[in-house]
Amino acid sequence: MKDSSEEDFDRIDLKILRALQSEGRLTNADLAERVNVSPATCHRRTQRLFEEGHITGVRAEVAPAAVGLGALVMVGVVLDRSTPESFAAFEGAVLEMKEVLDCNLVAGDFDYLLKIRVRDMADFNKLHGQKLIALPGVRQTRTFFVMKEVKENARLPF
Amino acid sequence: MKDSSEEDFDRIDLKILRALQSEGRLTNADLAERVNVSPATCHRRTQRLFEEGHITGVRAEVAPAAVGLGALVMVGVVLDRSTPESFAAFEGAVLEMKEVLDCNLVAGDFDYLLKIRVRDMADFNKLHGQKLIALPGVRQTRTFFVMKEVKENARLPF
DNA sequence: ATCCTCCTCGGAAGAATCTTTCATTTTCTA
DNA sequence: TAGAAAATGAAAGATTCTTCCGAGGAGGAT
Repeated sequence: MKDSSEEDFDRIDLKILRALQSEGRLTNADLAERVNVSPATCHRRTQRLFEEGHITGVRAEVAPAAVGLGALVMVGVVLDRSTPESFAAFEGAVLEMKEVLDCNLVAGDFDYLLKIRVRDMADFNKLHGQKLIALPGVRQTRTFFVMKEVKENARLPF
Repeated sequence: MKDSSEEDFDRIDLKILRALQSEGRLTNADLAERVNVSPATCHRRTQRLFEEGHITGVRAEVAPAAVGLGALVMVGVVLDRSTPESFAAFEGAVLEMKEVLDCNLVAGDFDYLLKIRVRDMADFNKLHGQKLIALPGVRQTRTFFVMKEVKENARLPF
């Protein structure tokens, strides 16, 4: 099996991953010092983690309220039919909706669970009436307004 | 009102926010070029966005499967009582659970919606039996295994 | 054990970038 | 409109990036 990444990470790789997960803008020099390795080695290791896809990207987290996206809403969706075509059509349409931050196909009372960010409740109401229930194959939706964000996008526990 | 940030962003700030949201490790020089501004100005603007809390952090996204966290599960939680003390106790305990990536207090059929990452179903089963239902005040949980991650942590639409 | 190959390491150094200073220009206020 | 406050770009020393190189070490075959 030459999956190119069937191997595990050693202690150095793990330290780099953990450090960059917390502080993605760390300088290579600082990172090297933290990981106790020369800057050259650190640079090579980090570059490889990116190239092999173990780090899929580095992103700045923008305060939602600062850009007029203060409202968070979770929505459960049930589709009309459970055919592959139906799922594909829904997923394709959801991918185009920039307000939808997460979309997961789940097992349980819903087919999909969505995480949506909008300006406020009025904005969500408009989105719901004009776009959500108009998505392909949607039979029913269940809305959960978020009243308090206790924990948001925590770091991966490894 | 001296909220220190009651003002909106101008076009330059927005460009910086958008660029860093997509590529958090952009060099200041590259960022400046993209935003059509001198490196000095770009540096100052970016620094200010961090200092004023509009960028809350920069984080590398680690592929979950690469670190043994291939399973994603959403869990709805209903508490025994709806008292402030009950909520506080639950939230405090959830904050200590590193497997819980998201935790939101919601309006609807549940009190809380959790997003949890573990190695596999067996791992989740153990977590559920040993820790989830043992959290303070939990009356009932409803589990949604994620079968397909259609969209995960998309960028904020602004 | 010995040799050989492959891989990873750290030092070094030119190129690139960061970060601050300063004079100038622009914006805002009275 | 005049003056104050804030933001801008050029410049430059300090820092960092990124690559090249030879040295060390693990593992395999003889």
